[in-house]
Amino acid sequence: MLAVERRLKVLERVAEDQAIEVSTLARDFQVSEMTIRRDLRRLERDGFVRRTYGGATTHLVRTFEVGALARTLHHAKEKRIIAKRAAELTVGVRAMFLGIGTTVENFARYLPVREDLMVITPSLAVASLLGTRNVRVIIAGGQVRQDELTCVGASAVEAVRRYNTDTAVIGAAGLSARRGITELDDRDADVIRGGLERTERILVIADGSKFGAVAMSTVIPIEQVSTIVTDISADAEEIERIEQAGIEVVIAGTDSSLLRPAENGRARLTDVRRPA
Amino acid sequence: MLAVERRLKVLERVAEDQAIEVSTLARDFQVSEMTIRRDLRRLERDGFVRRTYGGATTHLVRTFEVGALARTLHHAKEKRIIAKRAAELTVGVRAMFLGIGTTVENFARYLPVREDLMVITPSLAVASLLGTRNVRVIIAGGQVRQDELTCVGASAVEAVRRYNTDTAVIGAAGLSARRGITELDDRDADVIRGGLERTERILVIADGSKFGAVAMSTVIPIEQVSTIVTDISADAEEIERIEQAGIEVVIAGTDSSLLRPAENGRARLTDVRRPA
DNA sequence: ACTGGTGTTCGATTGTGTTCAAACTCTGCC
DNA sequence: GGCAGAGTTTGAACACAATCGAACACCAGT
Repeated sequence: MLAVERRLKVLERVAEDQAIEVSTLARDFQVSEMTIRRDLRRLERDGFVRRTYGGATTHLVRTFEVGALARTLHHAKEKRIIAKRAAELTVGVRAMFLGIGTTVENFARYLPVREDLMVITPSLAVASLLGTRNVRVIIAGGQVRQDELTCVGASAVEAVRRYNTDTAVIGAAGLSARRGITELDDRDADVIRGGLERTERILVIADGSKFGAVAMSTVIPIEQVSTIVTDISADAEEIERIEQAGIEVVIAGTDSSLLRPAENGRARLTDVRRPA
Repeated sequence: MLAVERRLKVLERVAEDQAIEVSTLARDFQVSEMTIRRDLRRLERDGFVRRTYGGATTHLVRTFEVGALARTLHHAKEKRIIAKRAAELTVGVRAMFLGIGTTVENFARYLPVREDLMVITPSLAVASLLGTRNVRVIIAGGQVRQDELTCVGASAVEAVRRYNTDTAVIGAAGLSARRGITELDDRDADVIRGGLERTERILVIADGSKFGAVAMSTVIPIEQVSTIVTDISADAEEIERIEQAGIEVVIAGTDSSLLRPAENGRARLTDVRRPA
């Protein structure tokens, strides 16, 4: 069995049983306990399970199909690098608007939890991820778009426009100097645009493949963007053009000296935290 | 059993019995009394229980939700039966309000998908479940409550009150003839009450353990309920009292034709004791 | 040669059971 | 009421067991 495959099945087991022992998993999968520990460590790092002494538990998978998670694990490394770099750029931010898409979901996953942080988002996935942690989350509300599970429609736009935020962190289907930030669905674009209305700083996170791409619905022109975080694979010429427009472009993973070692807030055995 | 798991179950026991002895717990969990003491000490430190000489007490009112761990798996079968039976009672409904909790989530899971169905809910889990299928979902919006991932607060209440629905399907932490439908969190109760404001029919789904239980926040008095769907384990006397208030009680898993016409059909049910 | 995954060893950490003196509750007695 | 004594419960201390993580060695595929 492939390692990736096993990890997914381990996650399935944890989700199924809610709580499971390392020893049981090791026996069932015919591998050493050390391997299971390593699997669980990864799954915890990616926010899927919570490790405990002797095993692991989970809480969030109830809302998500495990199949959908497989998608997130793909290219996890690159996504994590971008997410962590972006997280560094948002230290101290008190109120944040978070957009939609897997890139933003990853950002949410690696966002260091702070009690004084408030997040407004139209994404059910982002809300679920942060809601289970210690972050104050506000979800837009309104119609739920089928495939992406995002809030759209007039009431969603109204909702996100009500809040003043320090920073907005959004993804993008397309990102070009000429066409700006673009999305695939115009209803999503409307909501995101609404969320950007009352923010001080717009941070775009996107892997290199999005550079130069143009999707149908324009969210904002490139000039309104404050900073873009991407990876090394981004097209250099497009970066050049964007930087000439006065936008800061950060390539994650290049300046590793700035990357702080992950503060592994291992779940305390206290297990149950009282709702704040 | 995981240490974490045991601690949660200990808490469950304390909450259930209101007061319990260390010796009893030690016997039931097959560990030494010292271990139980250590567990209780932690739970006390986190504010869940209060230790007494020889045992522990709690002020929490029958918190079924404290240890959702093993329970979800344990009652999975009953919940599915209830969910399916309730789904039968909602054929043809066009607009539906769905409440919160694992029971309602199960209902959503087994709800036959119809294109002409529209659902409004404050639960992120329910919205996620139905949103990925072919149902038109509207989510309430507003603050996201941490542990249960439900929308609460003024804007959530406002949102759910805007919609007119044919049927509302809700769960309950407690369900009694005297105290009506009760929930553990008053903010949840507010939102659910709002969702029931403009509905034609209120359908309550709850497994037998909820009968006779009273949680802190009242959602609605029992008289406003149209129909209750439960399973065979529900306390017969409580069912009797509820039916006398004119509420229809449907026992899922039994042939309903046996129950309706004759009194003796229910008389037989009286013999069924609720599991300790 | 390099990367990523795996198993093993071993010291460190965490959880558990036992012992025993101190603290506590209860009861009978004044 | 107050008090002594029996019986119970408690917590600290220790010993032991289980689990963990770091480090190293090995292997397979590139």
